[in-house]
Amino acid sequence: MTRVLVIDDEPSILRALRINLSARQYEVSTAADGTSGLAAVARDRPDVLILDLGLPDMDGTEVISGVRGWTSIPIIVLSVWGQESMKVAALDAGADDYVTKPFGMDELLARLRAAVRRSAPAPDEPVVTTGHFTVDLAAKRVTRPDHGDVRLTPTEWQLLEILVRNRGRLVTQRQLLQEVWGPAYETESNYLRVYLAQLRRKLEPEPSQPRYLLTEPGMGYRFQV
Amino acid sequence: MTRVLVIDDEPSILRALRINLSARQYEVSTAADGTSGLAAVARDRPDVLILDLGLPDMDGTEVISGVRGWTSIPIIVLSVWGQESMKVAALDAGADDYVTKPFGMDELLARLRAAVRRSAPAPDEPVVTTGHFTVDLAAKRVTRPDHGDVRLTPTEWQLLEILVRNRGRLVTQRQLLQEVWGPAYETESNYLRVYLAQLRRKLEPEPSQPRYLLTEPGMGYRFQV
DNA sequence: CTCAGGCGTTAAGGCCTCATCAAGATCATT
DNA sequence: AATGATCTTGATGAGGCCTTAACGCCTGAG
Repeated sequence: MTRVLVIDDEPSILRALRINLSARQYEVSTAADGTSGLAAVARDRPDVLILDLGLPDMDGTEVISGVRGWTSIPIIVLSVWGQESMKVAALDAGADDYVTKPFGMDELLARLRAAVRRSAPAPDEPVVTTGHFTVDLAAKRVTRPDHGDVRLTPTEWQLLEILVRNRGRLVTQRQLLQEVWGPAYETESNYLRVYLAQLRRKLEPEPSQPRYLLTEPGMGYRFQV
Repeated sequence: MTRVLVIDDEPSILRALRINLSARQYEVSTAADGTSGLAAVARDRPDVLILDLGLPDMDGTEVISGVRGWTSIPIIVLSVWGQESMKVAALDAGADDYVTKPFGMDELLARLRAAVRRSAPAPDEPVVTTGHFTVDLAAKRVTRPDHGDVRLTPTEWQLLEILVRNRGRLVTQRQLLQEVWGPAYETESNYLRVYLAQLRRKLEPEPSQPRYLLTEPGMGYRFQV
């Protein structure tokens, strides 16, 4: 769940944002001035910061600088219309985006999504390790401690990748055939047998008694961790 | 120098942006419709894209999708005031920022700076050394202890740079072709073979048995450290 | 006990991809 | 306009991958 910290001194805005963001599955925390806001950033480590420039105790750019000193989380700035120079100063201080009050909730939400999307390109766990080999999905590489790198053909790799991405889960033959060979090969379960045998020969300590690439008779295959 | 591509059909805006951006040391190129705009992105490889949503030939979100299909350069969108829904659609299609016309040049410049700053990747280790040569990414320079500096052509360097930045990881043929030659050359794997052979001849101790620039048949290439 | 169906294993042939070379086309520089 | 470097394109041979088929094993049903 994405965590959002809102720093604003107007209770009505805090309330509106809390309601709207919570309804969209964001986890919302709030602060009413710059000092407690900076403390909240350090304490809660939110994923996004929404910051009103018109705070009672500090200048908005100071807050931005304070945050930018040690983290690069996205900052979306709010301010009243017409303060062109503040807007520029905020962006140059390190803010990521800017919304003018009064603002439409749709626009704020869209900018929020864009900010989160930009900041979080980190996908899921790209390295899976078993007792006998390691699969690095990002590097497309399989390593065996005893034999060094393992060379896989494209088809072998595609198959392994699907199984590893669904590790622990059963993957049906249909799904494997469709994703590797295409929808026209749904019934060619022969291919699976051939390639699973090859993968086991390259990866399993005892290919005839697989510990990781398991067959679920009549159903499909499962990568066991 | 930062290269900016402006896609807009209003000559007055093109002119204003060209003057203002050039004065700030940006390198400006322009296009007047979506079709030539997409072509210009592929050809010129700008660092930032400024896109007007009201183009004569295509919907703005189509242009964004076309660009986002193969690169993640920052996109700043321009549109007239009040089109809340288009604004949201553009951001969701993958735009990075949004400016409402008429806009102040200071604001646009600030957003431009913010976009460029965000997109600049972490300047990590710019020098990579292997047992037989050294690649200095910042200085764009390759040195061989036995032969001194190695002269690389621009294309050779681009290719090597991508592989070195992804050292250890497999880079697919598609990605290499897209990033060096553009999205229209996705299938010209011939180019890769020719240029990889040239790089090996210049860098590898035994070009016929590469130790660093490895081929992963059917998948792509890998720079091994 | 027999049989059928699913699975594992192996091997051989066709086809695709890769490496290499070379020549034509294009670009940059003078 | 000329020259040299660079990029593009095509051809060729070699090697590896994909496909396909055959056979034996196992399990469960009749």
